[in-house]
Formats: sequence, C-alpha cells, structure tokens
Amino acid sequence: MNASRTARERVRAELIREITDIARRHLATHGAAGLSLRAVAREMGMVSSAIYRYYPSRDDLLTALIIDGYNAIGEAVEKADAACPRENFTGRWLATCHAVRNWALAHPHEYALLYGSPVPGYRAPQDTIGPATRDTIVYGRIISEAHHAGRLSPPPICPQPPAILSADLDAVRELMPGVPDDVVARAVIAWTDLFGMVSFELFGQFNGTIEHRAELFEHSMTCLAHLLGLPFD
Amino acid sequence: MNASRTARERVRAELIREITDIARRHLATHGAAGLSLRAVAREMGMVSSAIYRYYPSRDDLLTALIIDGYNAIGEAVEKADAACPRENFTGRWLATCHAVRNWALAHPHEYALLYGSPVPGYRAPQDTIGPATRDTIVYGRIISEAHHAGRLSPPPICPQPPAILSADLDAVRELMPGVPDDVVARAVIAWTDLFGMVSFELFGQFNGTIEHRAELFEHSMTCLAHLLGLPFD
DNA sequence: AAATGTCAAGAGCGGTGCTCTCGTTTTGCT
DNA sequence: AGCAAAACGAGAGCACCGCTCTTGACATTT
Repeated sequence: MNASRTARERVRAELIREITDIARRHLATHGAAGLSLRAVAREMGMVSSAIYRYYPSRDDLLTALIIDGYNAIGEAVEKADAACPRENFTGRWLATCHAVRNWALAHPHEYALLYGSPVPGYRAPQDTIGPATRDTIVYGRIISEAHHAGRLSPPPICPQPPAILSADLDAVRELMPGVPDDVVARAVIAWTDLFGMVSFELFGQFNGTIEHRAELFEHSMTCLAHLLGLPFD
Repeated sequence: MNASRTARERVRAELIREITDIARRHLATHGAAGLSLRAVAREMGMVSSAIYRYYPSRDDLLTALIIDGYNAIGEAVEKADAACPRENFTGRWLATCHAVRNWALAHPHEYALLYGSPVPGYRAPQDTIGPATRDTIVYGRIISEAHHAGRLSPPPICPQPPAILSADLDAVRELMPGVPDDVVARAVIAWTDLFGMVSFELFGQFNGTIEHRAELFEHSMTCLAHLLGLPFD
C-alpha cells in the first residue's frame, strides 16, 4: 500500500517535473511573457485544464521557475568559486562575477525573470528568498575570508556609513562576519554594480555605445576589487 | 481649406494625445503587462478597433510611452542639475542621482518599462535612443566640467583600461570631452551602479535585508563621487 | 454634385488564464 | 474483498486579449 501510494505520488512528481521542464524551455525561447499554460499542456498531450492539477496558476509555475533560476545561478557562482585556489581572493571574486555574467548571457530570459521587472504586481513568496541569496553567500565568504587572512586593504576613499545604516549593515554582515561597516557598504556597491552592469548589457542599455562588453565588464569588476581592497600582488 | 485640414489633423493629434495619456495612467496603475488597448478604448468611449487608426499596434503605443518616460526622467535629471550652483560638482552629482531615484519611486511601472526586462522579444526603435540618453548627457557634463575646472582628483586605485576599450571609451567620452580614459571607465561604473541600485530597490532585491534605502543610496552615491574624484571640501 | 479619403463601429479569428462539471481510475480504509 | 473517498483527464465555457476586415456615415476635395 505504501508502495502503491508512492507510485501514484511518483508519477505525479514526474509529471510536475516534466511540466516544469517544458515550461523552462518555453521560457528560454519565448520569454516570461510568452509562457503559456495552454502551450505547455499541448506539448504534454494534455488538455489545458489538466495542468491546473499540478500548478494552481500560471504565477505558481513562474514562481517555481524563479526558484530554479536562483538555484541555477547560485550553483554557477558556487562552482566558479570552488574552482579557484582558496587564497586567491581576487581571482575568486572575478571568477564569480564572470559566472554571473556568463549565466545571464546563456539564459537571458531566465535572468530577466529573476532580475528584471517583477512580472505582474510583484510577488516574492517566502520560498524564493532562500535560493535568491545563494550567490550573495559566496561573495560574502570571499570578502570575509580575505579580511580574516589579512589580505583586505580597502583604500581610504569612502566616508564612514551613517549610524542609521548600522542595522542594515549588520544584516549584510551576516554574510561576511567580522568585516567593518565601511567595507560592508562597499560590498553592497560591488554587488549592485555587478548586477547593474549585467542587466544594462542584457537589456540593451549599452547598445550603440559599448561594444566590448566582456572587456568592460572585466575591467569594471577589477576596479570594484580594488575598491573592496582585494589583493593585487 | 488649409484651416479645415489643420482642424482635422488637430483633432487627430488631440485624440492621439488623449489615448497616450489614458494609456500612461493604465501603465502607472497596472503595469506594462496590464496595459490593454481594449481597456483604453473603453475608457475613451471608442470601440477597440478604432484605436488602431491612431496606434497601429500595442507595441507602438508602448514605444510612445517609453519615449515619454525617457524624456520625463531626463527632464527630472536636468532640472535637478540646474537647481545646483554650477561649481558645486559633487552636489550636482548627488542631486541628479536622487532625481533618478525619486522619479523611479514615483513612477515604478514606468521605470520598470524603461530599465526592466524588455517586454516581448525586445525592440528599441531608433526613436528611443535619443531621449534615452538625455540623463547621461547631464552626468557627462558634470564630470567634464569638474575636470576642466581642475576639481576632479580621482584616487589612483584603478588600473588603466585595456587598449581594446579605447573605441568604446571614446564613444562615452563624447558625453564628457577631455576626461581621461580611466575616469571615463569609472563614470560607466557610477552610471551602472546608480541604476543597478535603483533597480534592486524597486524590484525587491533589498527586501528583508536593507530597510533604509534612501540612506544607503545616499551613502553609495557619495562613495561613487569619491571614486570619480569629485571634490569634498 | 460627384468622387475621394477618413473615420467609428461591428463582427469575427485565434489566442489566453481560469472555472466547473462529468465520467473514470486509483487509492486507502474497513 | 468491497466500498467510499480522493485524484485525475477531458470537455465545455467564460471573460478577456491583440488584431483584421468589412460596412456605412461623414467630411474634404475636385
């Protein structure tokens, strides 16, 4: 009985997986706006209403794809970091930056779903915030480890963050224990600029002006590494 | 006859303006995805097919709204700059940064249309690139004027950009004549971080971590001002 | 006065998300 | 083993969408 119940649930899980895979393919080719439950159902050989047995709405399907996307980009960042020598902090930072950009270029529509405009009136169920922070954990670890190795020498060009930001910086510091306020604030700048630059490239803001995007990205992330105080020797 | 012909064209222009205004209101309240030609027609007391006399497709309507949006944010940036003393370069930079953020917070859906994911498979007719650069002209002028006033002292923390970026940096330099390569590259960083930070705030990436967005934004833009070498005395 | 061009209206096509109902099958419990 | 309950696929249908085409009224031009 337990086996049979598991059988039913196994085919259900398999169908959910299959629906999600097809949906991800459609997302990759037609974009989030072009993702249609009916088209997915058609490709599954099902009638459209049957899909609702597995995903109660289109938004729930999109949420599942968002979670998958965050996990995919997080995994890419983790792997890029893991492939570097532990003590090469600057190399780890640059490698993870390129991992983000390469993933975005390879999955533009999925990247847009994650970091572009929130599709409808905006959602973000609790389920998404966990996977969404996988990549930030990596950045935080790199900076924190560099700091504790005595290899972080941020140039004294930024003012101290105001006291009102203490709580927020404490929250960010959970990703990089021990790092001083000033550097945490710089890390936020590096983080937003990394994604800001990838988004600008992907969403067409560089069109007509900047052609060598890879080189500009490399150079910019190197500047940010200097701003963070990562070692260059 | 000429008068009557002008009358006919004037009512046509007025109708186009009215359609665009209603569409902008719908965009502001329901977002780009929720903008429906039929709903606009309904509010105009027209039948839906009549709208096509004035906008050949929904995409053309969106393009018009995009152009309007770029002009609106460009005008906001220009006004913020004009309200500052000419020689207060740092103040001008910070004022324009806040102008972008404030406009984005006041018009989130329009901002998302401009700087979020490109709606369908992506467009960007030639008509949009002119208005789209209005704000960058202002940033460029601030940096260029500061440079020529001898008030730009960028801290020597960034490497020289590679030679392959020369042409791209030349293109950007048209906005800030005379500024050296290294600083042009920093300006691109400042530009991408400005919009990256606004987008992150607006699209929910700060949710659950950063609460004092205005203060963080102010501090970050101040750091970028230091990175650019804008004066602080 | 006739001809030309512009316009709003209506019907219609194919598509969407989603709901409800109806038989069938599978499952879990007695 | 038998039975009630749950899960399921299919189908019809609703309200909406972008867009096209035709028709008839009106205005402008010749």
